[in-house]
Amino acid sequence: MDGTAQKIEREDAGRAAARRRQVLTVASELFATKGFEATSIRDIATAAGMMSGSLYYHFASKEDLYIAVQDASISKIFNAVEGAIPGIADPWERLEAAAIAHVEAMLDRSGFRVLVTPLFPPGLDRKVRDALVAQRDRFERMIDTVIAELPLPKSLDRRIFRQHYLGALNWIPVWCDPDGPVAPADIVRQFMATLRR
Amino acid sequence: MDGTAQKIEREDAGRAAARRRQVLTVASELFATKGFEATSIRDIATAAGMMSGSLYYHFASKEDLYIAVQDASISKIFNAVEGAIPGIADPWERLEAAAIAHVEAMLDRSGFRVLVTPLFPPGLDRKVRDALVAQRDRFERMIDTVIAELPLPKSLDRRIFRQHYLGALNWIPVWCDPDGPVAPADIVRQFMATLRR
DNA sequence: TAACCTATCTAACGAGCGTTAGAAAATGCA
DNA sequence: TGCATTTTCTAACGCTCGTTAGATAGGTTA
Repeated sequence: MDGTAQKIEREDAGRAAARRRQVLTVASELFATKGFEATSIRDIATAAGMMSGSLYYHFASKEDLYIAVQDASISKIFNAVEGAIPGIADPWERLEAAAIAHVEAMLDRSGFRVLVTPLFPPGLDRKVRDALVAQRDRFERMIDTVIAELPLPKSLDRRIFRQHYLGALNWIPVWCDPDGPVAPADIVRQFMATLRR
Repeated sequence: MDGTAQKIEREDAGRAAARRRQVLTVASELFATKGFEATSIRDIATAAGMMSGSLYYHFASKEDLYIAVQDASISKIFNAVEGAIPGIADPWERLEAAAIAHVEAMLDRSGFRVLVTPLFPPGLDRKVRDALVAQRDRFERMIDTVIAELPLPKSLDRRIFRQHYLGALNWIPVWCDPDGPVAPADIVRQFMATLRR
């Protein structure tokens, strides 16, 4: 039994792992559009083509599933941004590349959908909540290393600048139709032009 | 009966009206911290010091109550901003005054608490949803009149600039502790300094 | 084929939800 | 005081929720 379990975990390509990813994906879509509480286990199971009881073979609880989605969301953005900045020398262009990757990851509707929800469900286990916060902090620290290189006025608080930057970006999914006339990347470029001068 | 009803409606100071405002206030607090679905009618009633059934004397349904809170939220911000800009000539200073009023209204925790939630519950009645959207549009049009006066580069799309501005502001309640060391007004002033040059 | 693990389904549980009808209490007016 | 109106409470309704135990089908290995 050990051999099989380890094999599946290592390759992450077993039937169970694929099903788990599928559930994660449809759950991300539902959580993103309807919110955590308004999405029922039965909703998710139906969208995944199974009965609600079967979900519990893959996830221990609804909260467990939500945490996995939240975790994957931050990871998706983190990886997109991390992959976008190497090889770029100019600090402002580094930040612009990071911002475009960030926004495109948020608006990407093929496959797993990122949860932007800033409000964690208010009954989350302390330890789990701390883990999510730590993951988000890790992302913000990466952004900070990019912002640190920017030639900004001394009087400007870079923590506030980071929140300004993140606020403008994270608000985009609220108003921007990813299939609309203006490409998300162009929106980001105007943001950067405004922040830059 | 007509006389009494009209009187109450006109003065808006009857016992019923006061109770209605009280329910609205505690509901705004709960909706803001826990979200719509996670807040039960019994939660709200308990916080208002009554039984859950009594709530239905003042509001026809939970959705009805939510709409009233959402409506009052936009009104509170609208009135705060509307009251902050007259008498200021310089366009940038007008926008800064609007932004400070906007943020202070969002962070104000005495009495009614503003709902910033961008996501309307996804089963809202069409007509009601349209009414809320229209009210929000009215606010955005007011902001647009201020933004229109700004001496911005021709290449800059003012609709995108408005969303940049609103995104940065609306994100503040996510990360800013209103009782923290940095005054919200100072945060806004740095935002404006960044947007300005 | 037989035994075993994997994955899913069935069917129900207790709890909490929004909501309601009608009784009861508080209030204002004659 | 007595009456009518306004406001609140009581007690339940039907429904959906997250979750679980046990039966069942499919796949793999011996």
